[in-house]
Order: sequence, then structure tokens, then C-alpha cells
Amino acid sequence: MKKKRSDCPISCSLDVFGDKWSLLIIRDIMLRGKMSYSEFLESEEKIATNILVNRLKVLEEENILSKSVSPANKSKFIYRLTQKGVDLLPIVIEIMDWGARYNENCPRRELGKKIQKDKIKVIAEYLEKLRNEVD
Amino acid sequence: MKKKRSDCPISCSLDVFGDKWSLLIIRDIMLRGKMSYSEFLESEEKIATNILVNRLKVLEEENILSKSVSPANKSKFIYRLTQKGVDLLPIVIEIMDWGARYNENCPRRELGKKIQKDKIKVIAEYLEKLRNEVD
DNA sequence: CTTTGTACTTGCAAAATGCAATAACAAATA
DNA sequence: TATTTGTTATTGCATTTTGCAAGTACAAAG
Repeated sequence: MKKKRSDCPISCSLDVFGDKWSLLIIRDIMLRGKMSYSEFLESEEKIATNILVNRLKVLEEENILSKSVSPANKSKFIYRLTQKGVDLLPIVIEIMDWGARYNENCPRRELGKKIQKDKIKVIAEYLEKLRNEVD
Repeated sequence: MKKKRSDCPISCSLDVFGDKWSLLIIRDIMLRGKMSYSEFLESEEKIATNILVNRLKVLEEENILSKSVSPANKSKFIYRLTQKGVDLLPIVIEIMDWGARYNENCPRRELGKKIQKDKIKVIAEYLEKLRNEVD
């Protein structure tokens, strides 16, 4: 872990995932059920391979993701959220809510509206889904 | 505004404030009542002047901050949150909550515990405080 | 024993950041 | 008027991070 800029909890958090890519990987695992390197590469934002490797490494070091060998394919790794990673869900949901509110052309506007109507329920639903997958 | 990587609301949001500094400026205004360039410079994370100028400019362009001349000092500018900026409060609170939960030595642990006990109330309190200041 | 899929590495150019010095300009002071 | 102070912003340059293209390593499948 690189040195912290301060002990402020917001600053500490941004030291870990304050970049343009980390939370997109989290999103892929959390909301889209992705689990592997190649699935992350497919996402529409087109992350570069060196950045992806680096972010997966940092997120694993920070104990936000766990990495294990796929039972189905021994040359494949599976990335899962730890509890610390699952706890990022409210942040991701709030960011999605804000983004949906202030962006036209958002393909997930329905989910955005659902969130605005009952955020706590949406979070609870995803948490339930994730509960069985946590490492 | 730079080009968006995708129409995903999370990606769009990160295009705007997905860096290590923007949300710290928002924090200073939102939670610490700071309003001016020199106050932002004083924060413990020690943002560089060129980064600060650039982030204030971007946040103003994105209509998250408004910039006006100080009535008390005509050579001073005052930065305030717009409604779009105030709407970032839940994100900031969730990030603070997560950061406080997973970091020792956090000087605002009391606030962290208060958030965990009654997040909605904390958000409502800050919203009330900010309501009168919005531009 | 060649092909495919998966994860990762390398090299290089471009962009962002960190740091130090300095400028522009209004207000306050001498 | 001249000088100093406070505030905001700019510039130059070194360092770091990112984007992009190509290539490597290695296990599984055919």
C-alpha cells in the first residue's frame, strides 16, 4: 500500500479506489456477475490490459478482491468480492444514482429510477444476491 | 467536457470526479464549510496549485460548483455547491463510512460510528445545513 | 504437436501529476 | 504615491500514470 495522504477516511478511500478504473471493475463483479480477466476486458469502456492487471493486483492487495483458480479451467483465475468489497455496494449504488440523474442517454435509466424510488430496497436486493458469493 | 467512455452512469460519474482530488474539494466545501482557493490549499492532503485550479475549473464547468466574487473582498472568489454538487452528499457520506470502517487512526471515527448508527439522519442533517448555502 | 484461451509483460508515446517559482491584481498600509 | 500583503492563477520541468500495440508464458483441447 502506498502512503496515505492523510487519515481522513474519504482521503484514505480515494487513495485506494480514487481513479477512473477501479470502481468499474467492482461494478462488473458486483452488478454484472463478471469474474474473470477476459470478462473485464470486454466491458464497453475498454480498459487496457496493463491497467487491468495493475488494478486487480492492487484490489487484491487491499483485500477488496480475492483471487482463486477456476475449478472448471485451471489456467483461469476467478476474482470475487471479499466482505470489504461487498461493503462498497452503497457507494457504487449512490454513484449510479447520481450518474443516472445527471446524464441523458443512460441505458440503465430504469434501474436509476428504481434506485431513486427505493434505494434501500435495491441495496438489500443486491446484498442478498452477493451474500452467497462472498469469499 | 471530455468524451465519455460509455453511457454507464457509474462510468459517466467517474469521468467527472473519478480522481484523487475532486471529492476532497467537495468534502472541504460540504463538510468543512470551506469556500475559497486558499482554504482548499490549507487542507492536510496538500493539493498542488495547478491541480486545484484545474479541478475547480472542471467542477465549475460540470456545474457542480459555482464561482462568485466575495462581497467582503473583491479579489477573492467564493466557491459554492450547486444542487448537482449537493446531490453528491450521499456518495461522500458512503465513502466516509467505508473509509472509517476499514481504517485505523481515523480522527473522525466518532462521525463514522454516528453514520453507521443512523446514516439517513446524518445525511438529512448535512442536507439541511447545506440547503441554505446552495447557489 | 499445433491451435486456442487466459493471464500477464514490455516498450513507447501521451497525458496527468508533483513541485517550485513567479505573475497579476486588488486591498491595506506607510 | 509607493510598498506590502493576500488571493488567485500560470509556467516550466521532472516524475508518474495511462493508452495502445505487440509479444510472452503456459495449460487445455483437438
